[in-house]
Amino acid sequence: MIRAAVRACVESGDLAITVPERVTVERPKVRGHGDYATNVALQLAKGASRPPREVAELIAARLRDHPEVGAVEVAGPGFLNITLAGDALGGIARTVVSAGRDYGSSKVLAGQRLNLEFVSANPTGPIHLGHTRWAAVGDALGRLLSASGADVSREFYVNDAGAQIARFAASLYAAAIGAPMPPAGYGGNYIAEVAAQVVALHPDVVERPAAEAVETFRREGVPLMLEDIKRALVGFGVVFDVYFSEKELHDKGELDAALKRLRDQGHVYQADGAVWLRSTDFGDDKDRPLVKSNGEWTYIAADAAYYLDKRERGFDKVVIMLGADHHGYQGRYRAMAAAYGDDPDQTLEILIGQMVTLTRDGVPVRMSKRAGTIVALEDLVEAIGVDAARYALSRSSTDSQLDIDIDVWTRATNDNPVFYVQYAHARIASLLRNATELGLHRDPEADLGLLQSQPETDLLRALGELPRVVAAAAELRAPHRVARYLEELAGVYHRFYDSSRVLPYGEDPAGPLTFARLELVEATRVVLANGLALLGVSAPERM
RNA sequence: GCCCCCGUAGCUCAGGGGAUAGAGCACCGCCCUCCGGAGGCGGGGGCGCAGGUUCGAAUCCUGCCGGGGGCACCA
Repeated sequence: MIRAAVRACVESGDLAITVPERVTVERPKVRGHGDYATNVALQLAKGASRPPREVAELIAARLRDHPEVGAVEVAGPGFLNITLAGDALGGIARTVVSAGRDYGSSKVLAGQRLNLEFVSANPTGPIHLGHTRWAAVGDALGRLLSASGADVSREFYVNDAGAQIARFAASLYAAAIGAPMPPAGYGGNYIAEVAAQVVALHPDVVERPAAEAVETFRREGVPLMLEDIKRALVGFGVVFDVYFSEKELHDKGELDAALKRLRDQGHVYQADGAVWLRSTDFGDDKDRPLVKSNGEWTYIAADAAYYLDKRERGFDKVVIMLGADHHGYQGRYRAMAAAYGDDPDQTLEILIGQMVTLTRDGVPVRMSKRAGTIVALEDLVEAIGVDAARYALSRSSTDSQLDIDIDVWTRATNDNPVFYVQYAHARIASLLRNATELGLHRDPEADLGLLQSQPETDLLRALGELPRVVAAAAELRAPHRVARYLEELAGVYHRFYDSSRVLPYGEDPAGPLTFARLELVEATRVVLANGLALLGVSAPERM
C-alpha cells in the first residue's frame, strides 16, 4: 500500500527516486502515532534531494486516497502515522475467524527447499538438555518455516559410525559381563538397561569371544538406543521426516565419492600419512584432515559426504543447528561447502545455540537418575512437563544462555509465562462455553464496526500482527518472537476482558455489541491457539 | 593468544537504525454487582565503559572491562 503510494509519486514525477524493494512499517508503541507508522520518507529524502517532511507530505497525499486509510499524519522529522478507517480495523477479526487455523500463515518463503537438521544426538545415550533446546526450537522453527510457505524437511543425523559408537558398544559389553567400565566409557543406568535388552535378545552373547560380543552389542544396542531417543522426542512432540544414518553414508561409498570430488577439484593433499582438505583456501583457520594417518575417516569427511548428499537431494539450503560447543565447526563446514563450489552464504546456514542449565532452589541440577552426569530431556519433562519445557526453551533467543528455574516453571501464577498465555486461552474457551449455554451463537454478520473502544481497537491491532510476527520469526530463525508476541497479546486480551463485558448481564438481552465482541473473542482464541501450535505447546480449553 | 555468544529495571528477559527503551516477577498503593482474581489499574527504578559511522545508535563498527563456551589425525 505504501509502496504503491510511493510509486504513484514517482510515476507522476513528484519524486525522482526508484521505488524501494520493501518499506518498513511498524506498529507504533505510542498511541498518538496512529495504527501504523513508517519511516519511508526519512529514508527516501536523501535520494530525492528533498527535505523529509516534504517527501512525507507527498506520500501522505497519495495514501489518503486509499479506502482503508482513515487518516495520515506527518510527524516529527518525517514519520508517516497512518490510522485505518474504523471498519477496516474491525475487519481484522473477521479475517482471523474465517482463516481459522491458517491465520498467520503466508507464502513469504514459498519456493525455498530447506533441509533443517537439528538435535542429531549420538545414539550412545539419552538426549541431554542442550539437544532438548534444539528439539524445542528446531521443531518450532520447522513449523514456522512451513507456515511461511517453505518446503522443509526435518532431519536427524544419526552418528552411528565411528569411535564413540565403539566406546558405547564396549560399555554395553562391560556392563553385561560385570567388568569395569572401559576408559572413556559411557556411564549411567541406561547402559545397564540397554545391555540387558541385548542380552535378552541374545542370551549367549556374553559367552562369545569378546570381539564378537562387542559387535553384537553394537549391532543391537545402537538401534535400541536410537529407538529410546525417538520415543523421547515423540513424547516431546517432535517428529522428524528423516533419520539419516552416517553408517549408510559409509556403506554406500558416499565418503569415497565426496573425497574423489574434492580431490578432482584440487582441494586435497597428502601430508604426514593423512589426507587433508585445504580448507584454509576457503577461510578456515587451519586445514582439516579427511582421512587419518591410520586410514580411518574423520568426522568432517562424513560431514562432507552428508552435505553433498543433502544438496543432491535438491535442497537449496542446508540449515544445521548446533550447540555453542560446536561453533568452531562453522569455519570448516563453510570451507567444505565452498570447496564443492557452493556459495556458503547461499546454501549453508549454521545456527548456534547457547547452553542451557536447569536449576532448582537456585542450584544447578547436574545429575540424572538414568543418564548419570548429564541432565536429559526426560528429566526436564519430569520436572516441569512438556508444555512448560517447550515454552521455556523457545521463549528466549538462542543467542543467550538459558537457565530454566524449576520453581518458576512449575508455579501456577503469571510469573510462569506459559500459564499466562494458556490461561488466556482457557478463559476464552470458558467464555465461549458460557455463551453457548446462554443460547448465543456467533454471528458471522456481526457489525464489527461497533468495536471502537480503546481496549477493543488495541486488541484488533494486536490480532492483526500475527502474520508479520510469524514471517519475521521464520526469516530470522527466531521462534521466541512468537512466544513474546503471545505474551503481549494475552496481556492486551486481559485488559479488554477486564474493561469490556462480553455476555449480557442476568436476563438482559444480547445486543449487536454482544455479537461483535463474541467475534473478537473468538478471533483472539484462534490467534492464541495458532501461536501456541507453532511452538508445539497445547492450547487448553480448561486448566 | 585466536574464535563465537552475552552484558538493558533489584531479578529473569524482550527490543529487525527511528519518536517518551518495554514485559513479567519483586516492592508500594488500588480494583471483585454476575463472563475463570491463574486477572486488571497506578507508582518508583535501567542500555558495562570509551570512541566512531549516521539526520537519528540499546541496535552497526573499533578498543577496553566483565561472564559463558570453543580452539584434536575426538565427536
